[in-house]
Amino acid sequence: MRLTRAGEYAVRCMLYLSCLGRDKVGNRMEIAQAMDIPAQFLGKIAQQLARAGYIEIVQGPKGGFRMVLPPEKITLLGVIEAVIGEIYLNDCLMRPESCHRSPTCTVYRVWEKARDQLRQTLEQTTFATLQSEPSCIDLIGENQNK
Amino acid sequence: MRLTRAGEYAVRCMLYLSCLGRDKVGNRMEIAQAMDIPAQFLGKIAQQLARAGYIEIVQGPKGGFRMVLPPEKITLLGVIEAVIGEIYLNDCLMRPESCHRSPTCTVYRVWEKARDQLRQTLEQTTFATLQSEPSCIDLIGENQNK
DNA sequence: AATGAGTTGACAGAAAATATCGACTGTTCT
DNA sequence: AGAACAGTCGATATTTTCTGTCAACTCATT
Repeated sequence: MRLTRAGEYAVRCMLYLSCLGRDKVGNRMEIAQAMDIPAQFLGKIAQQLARAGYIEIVQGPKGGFRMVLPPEKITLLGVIEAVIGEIYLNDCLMRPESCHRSPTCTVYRVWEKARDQLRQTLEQTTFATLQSEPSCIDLIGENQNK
Repeated sequence: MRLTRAGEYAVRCMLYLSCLGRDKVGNRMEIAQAMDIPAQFLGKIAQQLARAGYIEIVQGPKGGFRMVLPPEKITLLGVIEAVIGEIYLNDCLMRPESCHRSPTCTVYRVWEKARDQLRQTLEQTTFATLQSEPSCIDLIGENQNK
């Protein structure tokens, strides 16, 4: 079971922008290189992040992506779900009507709990927290020296 | 993101056996029907459960599957991981060496926490708990009347 | 030894995820 | 104004993973 790679890329991209600072524009190639994301694919992911209101896309020369919200308002959950859709753990939860048993089913409630907890954990982490850690600074530092 | 259907089937199968009682043998077709699992596929899943030591497979006439452990020793996590492999949330955690950043990476630690919590939730639930609920009894009851 | 019930490895089909392409749009600079 | 840059968007190709089935085989019972 995996949160897809796209979700991971989205988080990396946001982390990059977050470390870069709110009003700066990071261009696509630069981000792709620094964060190990296929450049074209990053474009797709950015679209979704933009639609969800997390970033703004700047076209033209000096174009790229810019974070529009303060990092403390952006949660890991939000970013991930913007890209891979709402997290369900299984079909039971995704389409309760598909199983004639739920919601009376015992297992159903456990799935539900597991799912809620997972989402909560991801929701509690904001990019303000992530960004404040030293490794984040390193990240940008390394890249600027190039 | 989903725990595969196979994982869900495995849980349903164990739930059935658990409700049936420890020493009784449930045959494959009967379980498949009652729990909405493709019969052949159930065979595959049973293999994995057997290898992991959760059930015993009885061949020959009156064959089928039997639970070998007391339900309070069987966790949801164990059953699921027996079938779909250890739960990782992403490549980061599955192969730390694939990312040159981890384990200094901030995000890495969040993934780790999310993963641990999810696994913990699933680990805390045993089949003794699941089985004790009324819906479980109903399940078998319904089927016996047929 | 015939029959019932399940196993096993191989494989087919379906679905999802990953990634790329090309034509298009919007900015900036000269 | 128009050339060049940077990104979009829809379509589509590729890969991977999951789901499910088949046929030949094994094992226990009668």
